[in-house]
Formats: sequence, structure tokens, C-alpha cells
Amino acid sequence: MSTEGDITPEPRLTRKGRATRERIVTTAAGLMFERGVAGTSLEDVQATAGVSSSQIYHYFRDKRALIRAVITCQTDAVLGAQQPLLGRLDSVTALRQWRDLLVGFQRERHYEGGCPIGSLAGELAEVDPEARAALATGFDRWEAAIRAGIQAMRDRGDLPSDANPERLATALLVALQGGLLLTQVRRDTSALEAGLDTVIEHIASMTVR
Amino acid sequence: MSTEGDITPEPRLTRKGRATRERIVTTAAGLMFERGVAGTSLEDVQATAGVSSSQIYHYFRDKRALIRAVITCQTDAVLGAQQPLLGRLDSVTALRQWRDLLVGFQRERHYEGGCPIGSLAGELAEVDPEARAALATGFDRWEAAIRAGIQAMRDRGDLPSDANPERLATALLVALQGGLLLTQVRRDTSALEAGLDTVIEHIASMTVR
DNA sequence: TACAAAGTGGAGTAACTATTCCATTCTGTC
DNA sequence: GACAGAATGGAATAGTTACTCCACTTTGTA
Repeated sequence: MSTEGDITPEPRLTRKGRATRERIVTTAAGLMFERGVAGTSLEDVQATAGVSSSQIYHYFRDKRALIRAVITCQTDAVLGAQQPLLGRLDSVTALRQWRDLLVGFQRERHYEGGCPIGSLAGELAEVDPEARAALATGFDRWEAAIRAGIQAMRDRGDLPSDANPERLATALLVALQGGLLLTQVRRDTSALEAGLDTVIEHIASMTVR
Repeated sequence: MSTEGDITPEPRLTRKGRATRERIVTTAAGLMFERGVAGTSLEDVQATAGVSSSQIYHYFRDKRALIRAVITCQTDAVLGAQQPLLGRLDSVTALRQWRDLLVGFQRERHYEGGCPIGSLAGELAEVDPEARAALATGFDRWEAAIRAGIQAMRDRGDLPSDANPERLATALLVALQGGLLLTQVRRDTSALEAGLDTVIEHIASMTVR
């Protein structure tokens, strides 16, 4: 699904090693989502994952390398959680279902945490250039999936030929990110709904017939 | 313009004291914008502002109190920088000028830093409840200003009576925040433009004429 | 089954950071 | 111009954290 963030020659991992590595990454991802990257010490990760500090440094060169692994892990998780809908956003109905799914996610987690990718972005973009690049890749994958659906609508003739799938997909991702940030701050999904609905309505208003 | 975040009995400050306090806050705001809250130590603030640690603790109970002061400082700065346009967003033309202003700001600062309020939000929302509340207030002030303009358009009859200024204002703020986050990550304003333009076009398409 | 490589435990370190304390100097007011 | 309170300087501290090191155990393979 996605290539590993590390380009290191990566020493071969045994079955057990892979499991430990994955446990470290998912634990770190969870903690960083809850408490932020800066609020998560490696000691926290050790305790929660049940590993020793030498293990973390056995699998990752330093904290930044772990963070990069967390980014790709979260990207996969976020995109995965939206499947299969995200793979078929090729109708206004599908877009509305997707909207409902996203709003539902936020409610489930009591409006906490915002977007797992977006919140990492806010904290890391100016601080770690490699992280920024990884996050950009994550957003690109997300946007590409949305764009594919809208493109299909246009190809099929549901949208006029002068519709711009790229722009519309970007606008949807923008509404999603902004909506999630405001949901997190306000503890209320109305901003997410207003943002997504406005863009989806706009798309609906362009549909032919 | 905005009440002080601190409800402390606040000992009277002398002219010099006020100046020092303000220097600490604006310096901290600048550093935290550049390097993030977690990436800014009080030692950094001391060195940059040219004050000693006792001074910081003379004016603020602890780092969190300083952070809250930074939040209101940035809110004032951000809203102020959008004046006088933000006070008169009562036409599609004004909305488009405002959009251009915002896009211009990002270009000026080389797409770095994102939104001064939004980036604080991403870092603090889950970590400091009081900060979250202060940030929510900041977003509320921002949204209220936008809403006032759209409300004026409706009252004047430029928008149909079933238009929802509240919802539209929220959608604009959402597009702005999402757009700024993606601008920051991608080092490119096209997402900001796509987001704002889509919402503004939607509003334009509703105008009565 | 032997052995090289991978995995693990855990103590140790050096640096950083928020916060405190106290002595000294400056400001504004009576 | 004297005095109380505000402002400042700077050293000290206690806790945290990323990261290192080395000894020991487990795993996979020839």
C-alpha cells in the first residue's frame, strides 16, 4: 500500500522483530494522537508498548525516524478507515455518505484529536522538513483518491466537461481539514458539516440535469 | 478589543512593566509561531526578548499562562491584519479582495507557519483545556466578523432570505483554516485558493440580481 | 545442533528546561 | 526626597528526556 518511510538499508527483521517494531509504531501513533508529538516521550512509548529503550533504538535511528514511521502508519490507517467509500466517491450520494462517515467518526471519539494526519502536520510542518514531506505525501494520496471519484463523475458525464476535478478534490480535502480542526477546538461537528456540505452542494449544483 | 486572558487580580503594572510584559508576549508569540510551542523554551524567550527568567515569572504564573497570553495576542494580531476588509465583507467583491489578501500573506511569508491561531490550536487543543477555550473564542471572533458581512448582504437583499449566513461564515472559516494548513504542508497556496474560491463561488451563485 | 545475527534488558549520561529564590535597583506617589 | 511596591539580575534546583552502552537471550539457518 505504501513504501516504508525509511530508506535505510534496513537490516532484515525476523517475525518477532517485525511484530515489536509494529507495536512500537502503533503505540507511538496512539499516544501522539492523544497527547501530541511533543507530549509523548519515548519513555511513555516504552512503558505503553512494553519495550525497553534499546528496542526503540534498535528499530529506529532516533525519535524523528519513529515519527516518520508514525506518519505513514497514520496515513494508512486514516485512508483505510474510509474504505471502501473513499475508493468510490463518484456520485453526490457517495460524497454525502462519506461526509456522514467522517462526521460519525468525530462523534465516536467525542470530537477529540482532530485529524490524525492534520494534527501531526500542525505540529511538525515547521519543525521537521522530512516529516513535512511525508505529510504532504499523505495528503496527496488522500486527495488523489477523492479526485479519482470526481473525475469519474465528469468522465461519465454527470459533471460538465469544464468542471475541474482537481480543484474540487482539493476543496473537499480543505473543507475536511479545516472542519476537523474546528471540530477539535469547538468540540462540535457543525463546522465540519458546514464545510463539507457547502462544497458538496456546490458539486451537486454543477451536476448535469 | 479583547479582555485579558488572565483573571488574576493582576498587580498594577508600571509603564515600564507593561512594556516588558508586552515584549515577552510578542517575542514568545513570534518564536512559537516559527518553532511551535513545544519547540520554544522559556530560555529562548528570555534570550530573544532580553529579559531574565525572574521577569517572565513576575508577569506570568507559569508557561501555560504565557501561552494563553500569546493566544489572545495572536488573535488580536490576526484579526487586526485583516482590517479594514474583515469589517466589511458584505459583497462578493469584498470577499474576493479578502481572499487575495490572505493568499498574499502566505506568499509573503513563503508559505511558512500556516495560521497563527490554527497552528496553536493543533498543538494545544488536546493538551491544555484553557488554551483550547481561548482558541475557540478566537475562532468565534473571527467567524463573527465574517458572518456580519454575509448577514449584511442578506439583509440588503443581495442574498435570498433562505441563505444561512452562519453556515456560510463557518464554511469560509473552515476553508481558510484547511487551506492554510495545506498551504503550510505543501508550500503552495493552491489549496487555500481552491478552498476559498469554491465557497465564495457558491455564495456568488446564490446572489439575487 | 551450532553459530551468526537479531532481539532484549536495563543501567547510565549529558543536556535541557521549568520553576524558585533572594538580593538589588528602579518608579511613582505622598 | 523618602518609602513602598514594582522591576530586574542571576544563580540554584529538581525533574525530564533523548540517547548510549554492554551484557545477555532468542531466532533462523546451514
